[in-house]
Amino acid sequence: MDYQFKEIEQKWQQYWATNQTFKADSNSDKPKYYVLDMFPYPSGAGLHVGHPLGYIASDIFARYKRLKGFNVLHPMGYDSFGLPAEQYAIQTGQHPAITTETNIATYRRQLDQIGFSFDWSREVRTSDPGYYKWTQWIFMQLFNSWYNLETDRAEDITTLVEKFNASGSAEVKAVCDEDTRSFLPSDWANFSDEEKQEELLKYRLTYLKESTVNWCPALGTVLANDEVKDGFSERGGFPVEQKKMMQWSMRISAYAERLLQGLDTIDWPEPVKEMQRNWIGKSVGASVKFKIDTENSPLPTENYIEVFTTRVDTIFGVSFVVLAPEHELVQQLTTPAQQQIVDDYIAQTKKKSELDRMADTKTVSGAFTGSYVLNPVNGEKVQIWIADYVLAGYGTGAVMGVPSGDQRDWLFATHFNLPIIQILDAQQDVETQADATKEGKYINSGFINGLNYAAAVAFLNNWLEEQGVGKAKINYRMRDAIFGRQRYWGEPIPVYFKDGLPYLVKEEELPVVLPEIDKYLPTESGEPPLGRAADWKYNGEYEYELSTMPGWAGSSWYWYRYMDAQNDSEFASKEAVAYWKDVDLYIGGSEHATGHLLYSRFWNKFLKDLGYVTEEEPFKKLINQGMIQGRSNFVYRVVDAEGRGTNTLVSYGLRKDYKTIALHVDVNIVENDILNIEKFKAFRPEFENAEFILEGGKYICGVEVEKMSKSKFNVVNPDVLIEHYGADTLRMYEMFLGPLEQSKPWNTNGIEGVFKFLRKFWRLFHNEEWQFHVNDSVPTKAELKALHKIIKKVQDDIERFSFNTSVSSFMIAVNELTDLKCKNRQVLEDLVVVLSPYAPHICEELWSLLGNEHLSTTPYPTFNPAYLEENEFAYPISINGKMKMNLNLSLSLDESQVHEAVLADEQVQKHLEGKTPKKIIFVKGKIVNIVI
RNA sequence: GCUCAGAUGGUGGAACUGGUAGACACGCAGGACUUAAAAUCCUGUGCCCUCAACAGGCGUGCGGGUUCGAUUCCCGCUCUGAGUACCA
Repeated sequence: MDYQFKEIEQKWQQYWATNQTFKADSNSDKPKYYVLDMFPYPSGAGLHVGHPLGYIASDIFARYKRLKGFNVLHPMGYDSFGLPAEQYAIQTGQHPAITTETNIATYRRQLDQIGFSFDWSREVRTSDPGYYKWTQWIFMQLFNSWYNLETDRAEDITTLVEKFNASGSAEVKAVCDEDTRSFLPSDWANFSDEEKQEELLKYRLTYLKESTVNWCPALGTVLANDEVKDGFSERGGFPVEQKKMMQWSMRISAYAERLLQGLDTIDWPEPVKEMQRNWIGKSVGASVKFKIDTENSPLPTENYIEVFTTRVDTIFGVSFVVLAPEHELVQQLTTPAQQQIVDDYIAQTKKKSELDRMADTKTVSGAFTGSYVLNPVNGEKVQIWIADYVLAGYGTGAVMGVPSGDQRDWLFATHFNLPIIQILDAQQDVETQADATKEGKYINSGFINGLNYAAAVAFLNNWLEEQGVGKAKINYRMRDAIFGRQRYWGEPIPVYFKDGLPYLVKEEELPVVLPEIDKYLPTESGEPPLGRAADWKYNGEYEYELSTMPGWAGSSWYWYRYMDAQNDSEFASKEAVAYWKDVDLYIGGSEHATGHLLYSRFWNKFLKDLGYVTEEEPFKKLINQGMIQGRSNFVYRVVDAEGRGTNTLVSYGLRKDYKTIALHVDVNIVENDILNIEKFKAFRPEFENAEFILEGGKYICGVEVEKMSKSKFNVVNPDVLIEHYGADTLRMYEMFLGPLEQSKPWNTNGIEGVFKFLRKFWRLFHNEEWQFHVNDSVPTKAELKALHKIIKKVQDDIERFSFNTSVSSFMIAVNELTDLKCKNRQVLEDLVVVLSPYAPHICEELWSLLGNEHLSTTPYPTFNPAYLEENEFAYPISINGKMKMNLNLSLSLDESQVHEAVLADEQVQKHLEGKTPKKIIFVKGKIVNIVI
């Protein structure tokens, strides 16, 4: 029988499902291997051909690892809380749970027909109460923890209370809010319960605090920094503004250094690591206190402005100090004479949106407050300004201005006519631009004159600390992550409020199940949707928290749930976690570099600190599959003199002769850029009677690479391709398209080649009459060579994630064996095993025709290099790297024999013209070049 | 601006540690089979000169360098893509 992919694929998919072939056992003598895909958000549009790319790669790897004798965990699930289902609910009133359920069914059907080897018994859904119970549980652990800098790990909050009891706040070194109180043990004992809770909240790893947040009015919610791109929301693209709000936050900043250090221990793509490093944004410097000059200041008492600088060595070059317009001391510092100017400036900056402010980095602006500070190193009196180039959110919201060493300070100084002081002898032309060099010796710099950079920094840090006016400091750009969302379709935060303070519900009361509401919109008083829920009170008495968790909550620990997905009493059993440990291979898109992948590392480190998991890093190796872009096709409609579209369409090559407009045409009715005119008429009935100007009898369409989207008619659905060619062809073709990590446009044009290959492969096992036919002869040398070449090649390719090259190698191998008329059972059996990770259905079928059980744990054939030994005699060499010729030599000769034989060779002698070679270059035992 | 990645035929791409550049596939051209088409199979296909073959010249974004030998290593530049952006 000819290759009947439909029957074969159906048969084996059913077989795998009924026999639970890919169910992973958490108890095995085999070494474990955990292959994970980033689980999808089940959107209404279903899968397009770009989505399965990474899943196919990971499936090939998982199947390969099984053949190699590993106990493989390869699960799949859904990140099923999220905005689109909620937006849909707002429009239609359909409960997001129903939308989600429907979408998941579509996803599952589409995934199943591609033939993945997922262990579906471990499926997770983040919106399932049985799952988010544990997301809430982790939230509770975070609430009950603080970060102890002495032990450099998170600890239970009770150890903090012990410290407060024993020695008050003085001995505590923690990552906490800035406004913590100083108190003695006796004070602590006298605090009321409310006061204690209020104080502890400043230390907890998840905390409630008034902070400036990214507020998106259109979505009616706050967003985390990584959910905002260029001043617009990542989802939906709505404008985002800054707003002060009481918000839940996660103290990820406590882990900044560990998140940074950990990057060196994991095998991730360098760009992702680099993005995380930038996001964490470590800068080493010093914080310095500048005393405010009380002589002229409206401030009555002694006060300081604290600045952060990475160039403390330039402190003698300070000629002004700048505060962010939002800085808390601005109003108090402003003298009556400057009040108007300062108010105007603040009003002006407030008007500027975040976007304007980012775009407009050229214009220098600012206002003098009228007050002065004294430079701690030399007592110099310098002006205090405000300017919007200083950001309230970074460092202390204040900087020292050193025009000779910093270009922004230089521009500011020049614009406002402030002094420029050269501080290093190596600085050039500081009157025309700043010179940020660290070379040379200090001048005009008081007690550091004559020192070099390193010495000056060390000396100053020490001096500042002794004087109590500063110290060395490390700053991180990464802010704590905002955790609350004013949305419905997310995990409820397991917290209620008593006397305005948050308390956790009891652990045994989890999950706090999302309540039903009548509409998925904020309440009339502007509260989040949960405010609509009837009796949404803890014990019918205390108000529950109304915001829900962000999208990244459920995805920050899901790989652990797969280890023990059905467990009701723990997020995963200790044994399961101890066995599976971490993810060995994680495949997904790079768009999660600063979101999911950072938050996951944070939660993982936290769970490790508490002893719930064993590894410091969750994902040992990460691969980013490239994005598949759309490849749009166009037809060209001729327009008349008035610019109106006519009823004539002109082929791509001839469109220059006319005035035309390009129209998107559904890529599914175009083959190799040739338009199917009949289908086109059905697609666009208004062109039913159109005239087509053809070239070479065909209508050729134009091409452009764009994002894959419905509106551009360039979405290619895997269902259609599977219907046409089968899943095995789709799987191999997606791999064949190019390197996994590279982004590329989808192009169905080449798929025929892969389909032809699978038919050829099928034919290898059949005779002319399409009857299954193999024999038990002894394999020939040539057959074994072809086989072992592919065994080695595929093994090497998979290990270095070069799946596209193995597809080519399969084609070569099958062509070779076809030419050799190979029907040998041993050879063909091994070939089936080698191909099976790529094309599992056809391989299972042939495997069973060969009389075997089933494939998944068959050992991968052992490569024997003996079969690859070269036996050709002629191979090319060059003389002086230039002229090339073929040399007839036996490769079994050793080097010295080859040497002689070469010189004796007639052709070589002709080229040597009597000269003796200076050098003969050998590569892998072969001569490649003779240098005369 | 900064950081990172990349540039190879008509197209997607291969060449793994410097060793016959263009594997494999698509497309195209020609041929076989067929009444015909589809399917299938065979042949050719980097560019230039040449009727063609032999032979030759040029070729991995551009300009240099190292080397017997460079798509691969080094220096400088151009372009493309991604990320990031007043971070003190």
